[in-house]
Amino acid sequence: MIDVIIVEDIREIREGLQLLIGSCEGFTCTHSFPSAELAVEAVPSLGPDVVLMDINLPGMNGIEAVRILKEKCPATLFIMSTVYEDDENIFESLKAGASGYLLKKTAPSRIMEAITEVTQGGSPMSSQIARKVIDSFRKKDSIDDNDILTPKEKEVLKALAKGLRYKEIAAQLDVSIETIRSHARRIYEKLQVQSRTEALNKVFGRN
Amino acid sequence: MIDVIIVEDIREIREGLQLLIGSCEGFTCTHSFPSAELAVEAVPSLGPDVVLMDINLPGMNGIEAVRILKEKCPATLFIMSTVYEDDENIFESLKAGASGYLLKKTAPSRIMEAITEVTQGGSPMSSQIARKVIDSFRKKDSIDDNDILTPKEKEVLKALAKGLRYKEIAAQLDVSIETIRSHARRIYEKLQVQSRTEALNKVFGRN
DNA sequence: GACCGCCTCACACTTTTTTGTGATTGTCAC
DNA sequence: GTGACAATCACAAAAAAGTGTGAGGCGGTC
Repeated sequence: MIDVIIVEDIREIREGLQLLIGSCEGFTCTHSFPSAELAVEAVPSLGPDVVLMDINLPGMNGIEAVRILKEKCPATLFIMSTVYEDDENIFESLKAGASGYLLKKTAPSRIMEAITEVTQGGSPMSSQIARKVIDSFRKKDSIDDNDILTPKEKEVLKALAKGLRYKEIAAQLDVSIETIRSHARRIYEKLQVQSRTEALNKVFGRN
Repeated sequence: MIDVIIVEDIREIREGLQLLIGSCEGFTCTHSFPSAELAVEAVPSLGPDVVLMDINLPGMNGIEAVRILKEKCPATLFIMSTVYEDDENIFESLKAGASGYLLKKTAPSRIMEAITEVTQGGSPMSSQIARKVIDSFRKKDSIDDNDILTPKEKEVLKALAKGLRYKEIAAQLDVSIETIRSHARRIYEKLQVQSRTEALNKVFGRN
């Protein structure tokens, strides 16, 4: 029996999901909460198998709630349920400890499938969201799709990213150290930053 | 019309796939190769939409082939097709530029689905594989799982990661700039690096 | 109590980075 | 052929980072 808890502020959706899950064989949904605060308070003592968590909640958001709850209940699996499809929310959710990421528009049958999957060691998410995740995985090339930097500047920036010193970069590219200085200066100007680390945070979107 | 190329050393599988894809409406599969070397040679001039790439090939493996081909054909999408389910092969493939990862046991209908998905901006992979990806994701951004640094050092390192200057960090933590220097020094010693960027590459495993 | 690790601070010195202000060459578009 | 811009180099100065050495206080453990 898989015990599911729902955190969702819109009553219709919350009760709809609860009804859906409760009516499926092998699943129970005895509790649901309309806010992150209430969930954070109650969930640890309930120790459910799965929590379906909305992101946009009044007060504390769902991501923060997952961060707190995953800490207290490492065994519980969290699936985000949201309308947001942006990188920021996806990555933050996953970093916070979510194992799945569903969009609100997901069909009920797929939701049940996702709950099953997550308990079997899977990570249910749409193919599109998976792409975002794996793209971030390979963000070495994110320098290349920057269109304000020239090829040479990108080359220098990659070297800067490796932590090389100006003199080392100059040797590698077989130019004067003054040239590297110039490139670095232009790069910083274009990116509107004033240090190597800031520039890297900017292009790698890491922050 | 989606043009697919197959790289697979086992003739039965290769021809089977070619037949399967060729028989589906909206897809063509005019070329296939039994080795990575042949594919690396020929694919750039063919510029297919999708390449279905085996990993275990005689000679050069499929991951290396993807690394080379993705460089030359950024628009082409690569889907790995393999029996390997280990983290190493998955991560290396994705880092090399693959957009999807299928197991050999995948049903033919799912393979066609995957090819469609990948051209629509998705990343077809099993739920289990997605989990492995997001699990590794979580380890990334956490300086916290580093057990050789003290809490204060981690705090300083996080500030260093933001690109803050020593004086700014000192102000933020309300200590002397000399203290920040000391912390930075200890951090570099422990991580065995000699610059901020190197330290960040080390903890974020970016290299 | 002695020892040790963590956090704190200080001074001095070297190296590197960042910034300011140039200048030359070559290429490409208009 | 002029203007815009990329790439190259130069000199100089200010700011910041990195390194060596030392030291005091504080909370734990043995």
